[in-house]
Amino acid sequence: MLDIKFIRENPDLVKAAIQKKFVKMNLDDLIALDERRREALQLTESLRAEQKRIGDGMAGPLDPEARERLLAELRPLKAHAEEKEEELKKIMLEWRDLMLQVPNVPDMTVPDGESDAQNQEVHVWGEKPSFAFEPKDHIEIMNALKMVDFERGTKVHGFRGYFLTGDGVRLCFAIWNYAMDFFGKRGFTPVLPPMIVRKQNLYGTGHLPGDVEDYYMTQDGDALVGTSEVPIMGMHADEVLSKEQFPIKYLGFSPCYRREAGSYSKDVKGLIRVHEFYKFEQVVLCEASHETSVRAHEELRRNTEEYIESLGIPYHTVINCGGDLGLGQVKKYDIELWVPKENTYREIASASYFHDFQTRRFNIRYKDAEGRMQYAHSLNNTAIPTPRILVSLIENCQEADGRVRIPEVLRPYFGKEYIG
RNA sequence: GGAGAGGUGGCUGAGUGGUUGAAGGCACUAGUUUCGAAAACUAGCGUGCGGGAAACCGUACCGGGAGUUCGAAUCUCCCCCUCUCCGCCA
Repeated sequence: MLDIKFIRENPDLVKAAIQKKFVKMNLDDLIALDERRREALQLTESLRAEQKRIGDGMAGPLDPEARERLLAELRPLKAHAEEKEEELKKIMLEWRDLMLQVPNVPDMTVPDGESDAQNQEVHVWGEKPSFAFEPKDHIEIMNALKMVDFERGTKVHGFRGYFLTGDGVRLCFAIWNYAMDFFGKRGFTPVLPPMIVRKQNLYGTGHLPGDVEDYYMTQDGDALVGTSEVPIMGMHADEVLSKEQFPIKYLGFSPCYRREAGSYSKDVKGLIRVHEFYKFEQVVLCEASHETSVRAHEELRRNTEEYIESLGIPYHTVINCGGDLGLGQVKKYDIELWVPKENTYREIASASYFHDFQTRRFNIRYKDAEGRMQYAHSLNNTAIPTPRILVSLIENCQEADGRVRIPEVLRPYFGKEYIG
């Protein structure tokens, strides 16, 4: 949600944002409606003030004649006021609806483009492995090492179902435990949040309205959430935080549920796209300053990059173009890991910041140095998703004999040097 | 699943249908006092919208919506949420 004052004072900026993000909405409609809203508001207010002024004269004991005189004066006024209030109500409904559709303004550094194809590489790390043999994909390797069971996964869950088994599970636990230590050292408080949430939380993060079909819903109308960002942001809804607490840094860990509606032909095999996975997520609340947000954003990005670097997996980072940004996002980096068999990079993390777009919806505030209420700023970045991370890890670390070499930092957590 | 109690400002907590934007307390800010601080005392201290250069003025807001009334934090209805007790259950 943007501030209507900001929209009014910077219509060209917001229009450019709508265009850059390929959002379908006409800002002029909102601006015209807002003008009508303010006119109607002022009119109803002055009518009510007049009504109140006359009504005040009836407070004490009154003879019937004087009472009738005042009522006669009030009647037409009241009718007029009611009519105008009705009008205002209608305008307000439409106004709120439009306000929810206005996207946040992307940063200057965000490149133009309609889809992820136009994202731009900003950082490359690591040496892509060159194999002296024909490399296999993660499905073949993991099947052979009994780390995964897709057939039975499909039998039990259906399309995109999987079981992780044996060393597949042990490897996940090693990655998780290492992540706890790695991010714990960087000042994050671990959080296990509820993943069944009220829908209001999805409005808060900006996932709704818009992505309804991506969510599993319960029979009570609650949602199974696709990222712990949602409940963790909801944690502080309607709270007034003290600025001394900032920055608040949470490391969420949770299962993630995604219907992946409309992606039926994509990534139909393997662990890249599944309905159910686990994810460590970095979530940050900080003071309402652009500079602070930018600094924190770069920090969140580096945290994940450095985690990947410590595993020795080649990756690159892209800056997402306007069309690939979410409604509330100001700027976003995707961190993509090298997948040898596919000869391409695949996304494993997404770092974005929002300014006060989310906190305005969640009503997360603090008092600044001048004692004024401010909406905090919010950011998040994936720390590490499993099992998707296994795709790159397994394929990059495969050996000619079919074994998988465990990255050194994981060995204390995994207990072995090789799988197989 | 059954029964009950509640939702008021940054927090806590009063509130007979008519100067109630809302007592009191805490917190916060300024002043007095002090070498300084604490304490004490005095004063100030909500948010949105509109107008104004500003002081300030108008108006709305007591979970949300609808209603009764000249007038609603206060009465009625619906919804949402929280808590307590009973039941069931890992």
